[in-house]
Amino acid sequence: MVDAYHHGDLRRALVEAALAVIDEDGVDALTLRGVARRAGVSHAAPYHHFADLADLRAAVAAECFADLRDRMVRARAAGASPDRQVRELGRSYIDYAVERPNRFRLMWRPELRGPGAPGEVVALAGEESYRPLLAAVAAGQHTRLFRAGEVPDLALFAWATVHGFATLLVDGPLADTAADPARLAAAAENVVELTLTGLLRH
Amino acid sequence: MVDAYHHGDLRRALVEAALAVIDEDGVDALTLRGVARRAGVSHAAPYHHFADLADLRAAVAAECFADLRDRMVRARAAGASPDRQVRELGRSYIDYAVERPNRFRLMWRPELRGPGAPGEVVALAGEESYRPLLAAVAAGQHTRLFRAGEVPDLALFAWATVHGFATLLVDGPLADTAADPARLAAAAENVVELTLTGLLRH
DNA sequence: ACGGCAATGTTGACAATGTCAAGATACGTG
DNA sequence: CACGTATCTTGACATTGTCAACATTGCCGT
Repeated sequence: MVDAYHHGDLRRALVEAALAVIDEDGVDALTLRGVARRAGVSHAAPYHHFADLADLRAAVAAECFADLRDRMVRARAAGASPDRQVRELGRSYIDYAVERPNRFRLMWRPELRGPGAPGEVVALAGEESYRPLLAAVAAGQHTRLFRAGEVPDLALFAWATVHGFATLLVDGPLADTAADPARLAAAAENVVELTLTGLLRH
Repeated sequence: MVDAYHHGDLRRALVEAALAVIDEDGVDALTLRGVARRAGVSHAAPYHHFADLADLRAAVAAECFADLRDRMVRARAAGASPDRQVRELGRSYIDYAVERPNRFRLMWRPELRGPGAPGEVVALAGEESYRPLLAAVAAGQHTRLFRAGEVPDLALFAWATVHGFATLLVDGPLADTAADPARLAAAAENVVELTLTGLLRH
């Protein structure tokens, strides 16, 4: 597994090298030649596994979305009632963004969602990450715990709030909040609770 | 003013060329040499006005934030009561993102907020865009229209929601929603109203 | 077993870019 | 009017994405 390059699964090795580069130095540091170098192959070898740089990025993003989806599924499972599920989902989403800011950034790069085929894979992976939230909101509405209205509308509101907060933590002016675990927890709590206020029936 | 290059204000011409490139082809299409070409100067001329590509990006972003701030100020002025102000602010923010998606993307690029000096300019410009929302929330709380709590917490919640929604419209899976004015208006309305639910006293 | 094909890697080349160093030019200030 | 400084140009270099041509190698059917 250590030297799976020359013959083993180069594609896998390249994706993993890419993840390492992204985690260490950010999305913009990701380079086809650099990844090839890390994997110990020639600079053009990646072209046998990825159409171009954008394609590699998309593959990595799909990987990340799969990870996020797993977390979302587990988060929902960890919540007894729909409102707790939403809380868990929100917290987990924020945790992911703060833990892996560079991956989170990559996942929302606009290039990923252009017309190209790889973009569609990413879009699908993204949808799957969204499903648990949709389910939790639907359940909450079924119990008459959440307000009436279209499920997608309510879920979108919740997603937008948490996503926006995560974005501000990662890319925006809340970077120092994100760096302080105590403040981060407090701010996240605040946002999640206010979000629930929007969902709950009063 | 048409050919203010060779002598006039090259810096200005470069920023404007950069805005044009970004609007037309996206942030990643922005290139120092390309901008120089557009402005009709040699490829190294920009270095007398910007330290490097990141610096040019930061200058453009600062310009965009100034524009956003103006819109936010006007939006707040257009709202009679605090809740209407929040509505106007939210709508305007979303409008800006949808109208000028590429500028909006640039403004939240993480590179802008690194340690460098230009980043600080951007951060300051961003804060000014935030001020009207803070003021509206404070006013709403003063009138006892909005719920009790820390003003920054409430404002952050509102910002996060609207910002997240805008991000999903621009970079995420809501791109087709953004393309249809009717659906966009409905979705924006939904998000803004739910946000207000989180702010209002019940 | 074996000959050949398709997948996988490698080398070499090209254009574009960011960036720097040296030289040219022009503008304002003494 | 001379001079220094800000501004611009030219030339060069390393890095990168990408393609084409060539090498290798494992697998397939015969």
